[in-house]
Amino acid sequence: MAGSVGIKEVAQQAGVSVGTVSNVINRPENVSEQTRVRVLAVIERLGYVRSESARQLRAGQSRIISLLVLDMANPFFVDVASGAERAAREAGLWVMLCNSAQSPGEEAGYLSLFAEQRVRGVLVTPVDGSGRELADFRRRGTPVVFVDRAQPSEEGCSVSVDDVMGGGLAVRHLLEQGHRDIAYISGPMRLTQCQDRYTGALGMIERWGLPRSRLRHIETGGLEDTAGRDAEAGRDAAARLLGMSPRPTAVFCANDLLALGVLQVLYGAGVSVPEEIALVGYDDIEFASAAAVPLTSVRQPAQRMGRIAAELLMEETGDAARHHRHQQIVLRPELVVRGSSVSGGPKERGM
Amino acid sequence: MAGSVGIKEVAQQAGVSVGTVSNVINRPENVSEQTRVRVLAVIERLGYVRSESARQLRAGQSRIISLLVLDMANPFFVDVASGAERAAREAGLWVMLCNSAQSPGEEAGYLSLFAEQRVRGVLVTPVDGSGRELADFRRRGTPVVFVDRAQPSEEGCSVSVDDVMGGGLAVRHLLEQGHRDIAYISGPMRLTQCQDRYTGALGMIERWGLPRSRLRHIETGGLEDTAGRDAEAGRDAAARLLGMSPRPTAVFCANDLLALGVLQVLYGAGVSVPEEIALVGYDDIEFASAAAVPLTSVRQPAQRMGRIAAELLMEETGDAARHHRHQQIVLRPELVVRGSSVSGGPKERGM
DNA sequence: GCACAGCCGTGAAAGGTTTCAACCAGATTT
DNA sequence: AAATCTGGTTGAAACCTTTCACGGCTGTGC
Repeated sequence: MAGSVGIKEVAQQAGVSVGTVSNVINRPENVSEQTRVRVLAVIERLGYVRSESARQLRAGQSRIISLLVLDMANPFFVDVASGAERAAREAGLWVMLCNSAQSPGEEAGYLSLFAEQRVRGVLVTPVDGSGRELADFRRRGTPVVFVDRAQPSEEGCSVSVDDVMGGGLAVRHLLEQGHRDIAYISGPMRLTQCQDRYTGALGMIERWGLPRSRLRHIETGGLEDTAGRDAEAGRDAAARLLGMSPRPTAVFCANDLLALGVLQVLYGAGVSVPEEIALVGYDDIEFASAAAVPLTSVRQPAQRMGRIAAELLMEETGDAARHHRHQQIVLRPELVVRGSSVSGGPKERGM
Repeated sequence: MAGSVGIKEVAQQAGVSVGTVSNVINRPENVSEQTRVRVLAVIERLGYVRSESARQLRAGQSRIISLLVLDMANPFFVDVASGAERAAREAGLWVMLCNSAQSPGEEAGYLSLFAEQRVRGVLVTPVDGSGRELADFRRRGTPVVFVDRAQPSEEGCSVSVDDVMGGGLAVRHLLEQGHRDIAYISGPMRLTQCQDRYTGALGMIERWGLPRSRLRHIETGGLEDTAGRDAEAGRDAAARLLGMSPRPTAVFCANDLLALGVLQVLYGAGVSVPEEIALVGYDDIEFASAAAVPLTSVRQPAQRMGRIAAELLMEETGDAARHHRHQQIVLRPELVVRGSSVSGGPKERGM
């Protein structure tokens, strides 16, 4: 293709063998100064760039780890990605970032791309089961680490944040503020995150000796293209919320994007927050604190999660892989209280 | 590595030649039903996955196009990416998304990774000159399309939004509201975007017959790690803004993240927006309309830009490449007026 | 003067896929 | 009966790099 120059041509022009050129590139210390300089000059002159595919073919694996997230439009995942990327770069690996947009189809497509690429390892926030493909990776010896999702023991590593606890934190806070009629707004319940946060919320309701009916659930459109449009889904949900009677006095959203959407609609409808409706989000993305009413939110250590995930993955691929033991790391979320849930609440700014 | 099965083993087990297996995969219509079924069964049983690297080595180029953006933490670029990705996927190509984080070093690193990968083409929002590496790509026959950055004619395609016009729109609006002392807050001026928006802003000031001094410039930290922390940079800038005397009555920010940061500080300091200070942002990211005071912003057609860029790139690589003519497409930005710049302003909600 | 070590460099093999000319058997045409 | 065609399959070449056992040479120690 387009007269691309290979190692062979470099060797020829420099008057050495291909092996030597390879040594110049990969083990310069094994080549005499003189030869090295000459070869490097030819490389420069010809604009030679080594072919990663040939290299990889020989090596059997690539220097890329892939990261497949649920929703790139959500700053939370961007943070996760940046954490993972930093860790990978420190180890000389590259990160290929992809977005499944919560679609099992996209997810499957990307996973098979990764398989064909023979990536070094896979970091993934699985959409749902998708166990099939992932098991195939493991069978082939490619480690898979779950991010933001606990992994059933034995199978592999995972880093997640305790979503049940997070749901509990949010609802406990609302209960403490005196609310007894709470709505939970989330994406589709097939997502473990949505499920677990609900479980935690419900658990807290029961711990307070209240009937389950005190927590009402609004699930946003089950459509495939929900992802990335979370704020819009939040607006829809808010419309449904306003139509409820009696109207809940507090809302807990499964992520900040939803919460911001809700906030927008409430703001537009003249419903005051937190006086008439208190609002709690999840993720504590940077925008949460800049919202119309600064948003109370459950903070997740996103970057840290990404970093740890990458580190676990690299540990599993590295030389020390032999005595690697799978770990399921569960981090603790933290409630950040702001104005959206407490009247005249703290002016505290996040971050 | 890990006993990975190749086409050879499949061929052997199915009792056919490797050529036939390849045909089963790539030209199934040329293989008899019977053979095909048998081969597919073996593939399934062995868990064979074809090696992209070997494939690519043979083909000379990959099925991946790369997209290198300035700042993944900015939703604007996430939109650009999603537009590009959609277009690429429709054409059967994959997008490798990377983040230069406005660092020339990172940019160079990624570009050489792309070169080694022999990507099909490069979409890039260049940090600064970086002409060297990009010229090398072209020399090797790999098309390079600039995104969100006009390209000097002849060299290649580009899609951008008229930043000079955008800067003008923002400032004209503020002038029309009666403001005569405006601050422009931006990232480092080596970024063309920041530069051009400033030019447009200044041009408008002059068109109104006002002295240039009516536009004061605050440039945020020249530090390398500015990227991704734009909202924070906005907070810093706002602090400096509050220290100015006389204090400007209006602020135009080079992106919404900066504007949101500014807004946060103003809000915290009890400065009312837009009464005491009017605020205009740039990009019209989704969060702009959900801010404490809905943000007036210059909207850029981000997704469309991404899509067009990918389409231009594919046109340049495709079969029709022979009669391809480089194009510099310049889209028009659009001002979206919200409450942050007009007292009792429109309640309009974005999107 | 010989044995040996160390340094540089070589040449060939291996890695998995795609492509393409050639081939084969059987069917159809002349 | 010979020639032509056709659908199906084959075998080998080419893609580019890395690795590794080995060879030639120089210098050192005995």
